[in-house]
Amino acid sequence: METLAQPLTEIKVILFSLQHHALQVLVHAHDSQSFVSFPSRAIQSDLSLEESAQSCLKLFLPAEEIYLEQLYTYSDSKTRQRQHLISIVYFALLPNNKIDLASEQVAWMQVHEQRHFNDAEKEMLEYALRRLRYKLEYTAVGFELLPETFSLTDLQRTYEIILDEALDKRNFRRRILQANIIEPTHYQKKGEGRPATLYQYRSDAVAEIKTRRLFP
Amino acid sequence: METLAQPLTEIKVILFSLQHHALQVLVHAHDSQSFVSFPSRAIQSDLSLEESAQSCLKLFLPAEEIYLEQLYTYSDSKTRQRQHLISIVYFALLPNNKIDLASEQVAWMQVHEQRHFNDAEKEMLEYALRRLRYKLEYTAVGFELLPETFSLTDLQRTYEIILDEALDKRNFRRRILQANIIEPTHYQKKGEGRPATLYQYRSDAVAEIKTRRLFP
DNA sequence: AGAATAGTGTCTCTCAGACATTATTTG
DNA sequence: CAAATAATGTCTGAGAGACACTATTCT
Repeated sequence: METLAQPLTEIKVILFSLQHHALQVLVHAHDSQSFVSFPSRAIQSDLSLEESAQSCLKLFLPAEEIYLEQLYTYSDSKTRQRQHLISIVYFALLPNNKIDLASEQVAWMQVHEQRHFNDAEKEMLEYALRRLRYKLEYTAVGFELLPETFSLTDLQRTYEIILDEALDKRNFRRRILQANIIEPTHYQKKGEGRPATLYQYRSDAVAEIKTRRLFP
Repeated sequence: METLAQPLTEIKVILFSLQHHALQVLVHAHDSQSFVSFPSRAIQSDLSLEESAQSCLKLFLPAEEIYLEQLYTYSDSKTRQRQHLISIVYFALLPNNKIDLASEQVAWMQVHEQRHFNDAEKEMLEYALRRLRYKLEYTAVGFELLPETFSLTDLQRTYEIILDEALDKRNFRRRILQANIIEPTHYQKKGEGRPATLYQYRSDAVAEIKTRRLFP
């Protein structure tokens, strides 16, 4: 392949979901190869970057609109062997109840199974995880991994899985309710034990949490 | 101009400095045109993105190594008239004492004078300013705008200019010293009034500040 | 001596974090 | 009624934020 003056530019998406009490990531399997990668697609000139990222996922998922956020732009400049490749990477979250896949080319994989990624993708995944944890701690992004209504216990489990630590039930509830970002619905989740009130994200909520600044 | 399949990809740098008690940004003046833009440069395949950004600044500044951080990647896809352009934007900070320019093509401009930018660049600048304020509040990035040694008053002025609010002297000092990111030197700043102890950034400092998490 | 700037300590009030019991439902 | 899960309140300690005076140097 000839080296062109301009680099090749692709969009890549790292899509997370929660399943089986673990954080999962969507991977693209390559025929007859042992490694996997994140879904990616050449840039489309008639779409915005975010639209390109959405369309990249639509190839594999029935879901309509997916929560997306630009993560970082990587370049593989140093590898002189190949065409210079620039990857604009997005980070995405999929609700629990929309995890069915529309293609055999992709699959869910636990984030801890990193052996199948190459080093560049491992780095991207690490960074995406850091961003996810960070966003989760300081904003209300956790809802994006749950269905429209959810119990406070569901929400707490989500945070516990991603942050990988146990949280105190009373403190968790106090703070998430004080933050005023969710509101109770009139629905209840039934099952074993006492039914739980289902909550929903307040559409008018200001999701950013006031944190402690270094300077007043 | 023909529309190519692949977009054109450039690096753009928004460089800030402090001068005359105001935040300044480096702009590139275009001959016989009334608008200005941020320095930019086509991607170089043999350099990493950050190296490209550094080289983009070296055209105009004698300074060696400049503090840089990737800001965001923008695309102008919707404008069908022109070649599709992708801009990988970096955000940079220059110490006070290195603001001399090596080229007539560029100049410092107060960040509030936004009338000379086009809408896309205005948006980038807004975002860069938000990032700068954010970083300043939660990390120790403020030092990057000052010489290697500085007085606590210098530092406080820096924060006040960028955050655009007055800070309490005692609280500021207490917290910056507790954060353990700077240390006193044996030098003093002389001038009118009592001489000030000069401080320097601790090279081994962990610059990230522990903030108040939404969840424990 | 006066002008200019550097440097310092305390109190209050809010909120993070630790912690155990009662309430409601199902089988 | 036993098992399962939901829901709830209090106390303590740390730190944010408000606030005013003394110290050192220069002219």
